[in-house]
Amino acid sequence: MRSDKGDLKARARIRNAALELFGAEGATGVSLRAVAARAGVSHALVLHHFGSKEGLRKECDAYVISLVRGGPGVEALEDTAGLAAMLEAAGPVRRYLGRAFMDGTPEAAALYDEIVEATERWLEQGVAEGWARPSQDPRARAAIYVTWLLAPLAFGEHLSRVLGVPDPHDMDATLRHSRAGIEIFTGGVFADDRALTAWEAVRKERRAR
Amino acid sequence: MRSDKGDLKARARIRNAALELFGAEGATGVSLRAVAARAGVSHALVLHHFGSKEGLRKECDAYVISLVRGGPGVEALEDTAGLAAMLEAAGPVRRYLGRAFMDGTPEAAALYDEIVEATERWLEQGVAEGWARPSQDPRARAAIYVTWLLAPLAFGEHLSRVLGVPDPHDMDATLRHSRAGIEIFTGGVFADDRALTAWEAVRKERRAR
DNA sequence: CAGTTGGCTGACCAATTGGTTATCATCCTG
DNA sequence: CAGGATGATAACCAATTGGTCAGCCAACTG
Repeated sequence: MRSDKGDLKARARIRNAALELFGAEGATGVSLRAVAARAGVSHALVLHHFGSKEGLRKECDAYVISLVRGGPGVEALEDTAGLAAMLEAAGPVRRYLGRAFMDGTPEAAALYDEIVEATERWLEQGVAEGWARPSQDPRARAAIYVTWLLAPLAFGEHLSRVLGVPDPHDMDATLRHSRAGIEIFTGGVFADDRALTAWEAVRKERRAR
Repeated sequence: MRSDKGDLKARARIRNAALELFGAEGATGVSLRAVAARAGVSHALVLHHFGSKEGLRKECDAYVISLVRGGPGVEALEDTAGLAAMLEAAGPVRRYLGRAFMDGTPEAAALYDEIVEATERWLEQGVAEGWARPSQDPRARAAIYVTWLLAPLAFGEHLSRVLGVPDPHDMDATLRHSRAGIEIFTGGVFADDRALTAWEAVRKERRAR
């Protein structure tokens, strides 16, 4: 019933409009009428196609997630290639993905878990092969690693402003803060163990209670 | 007797309720009536005190920011509960702060800039004193550092879920991922320069175009 | 050609929203 | 006790929201 190209056009237009608006303002802050207006259709048509606002949101989720998961002929997430591709993908999609993670939809949560899982295996392999350092808590490290890669999605606006780049999703800004991130991932920030020992002290004091 | 917060002035009760709800769902997704209900007052009183929803939001911003800046908050002194109230408020305040950064209010932006600025100077000093590694792009590094520290505010829900801790703002979860973060900040993740050289390759290829 | 189907719409609906106003209940203070 | 301030509310309002419905219209299909 929906394999026709004729209806896919309208559906796609609405979905793209929703993607942009939801990503920019958050789903709760955008009315169906706003989406419809941007897609150049009546708001009733949005309901006609997606049943409800929630239905539209889910379809956006599914679409974006499929983009992240499925590159051209790529199998499931074996490494962070999908994520890396995602970070280079189009602005609206990125923005939407960031929102989805922040708003904590079940689908986004599942994707997050998947990415962390893959990253943990990837880093484990790296440790075995010698190009990654061992960790005292590999799972937590993988989780933090992923979270940090995602961070610019949430705070990209501030990041670009601080770096003096007008567009939060400008490629040059992305490249620049990527470099800084990789620098930290490669050599760290601190030259000694003072932060680590400070953490130990906090934990010890907390345990004492 | 009415409730545990019965002693607090209505104004503070409303502000605290708004803090919790706005932080949890985002300001646009929470109605004034919901705030009023949580504070145990009529929704008209919210308007009476704060003029408008935007006024309430700004007051929340100002309050949270004053807490972050560490200065003696005006209302903080009125809350006789002292430290206990402070710790209890810590969770909601953190959540709210994360939302404020994500939603990009002007006040939050200014605070962000301030923090990055201070961090950059701090790291610069660290480099001079030898406990921080030099960076090729100190400003970008400071921005990324701050952004990464803030990341758990945005993705704390996923982080705690992946670590198997029920409450996203549980102290133990915070402690655990903090440790992983400090580990990275201290020693990095990668044992060689392959990520760095890969980045260089990407930049070069991009420049060629 | 008649008829069915499905994309598409305007008009409508009940519920909810942020905001206003008139009013009431205190509580000081003169 | 009079009489403002101040705190708080119920009733109301216009606008907007997500969702429904009957029906238009173009394209297939018999």
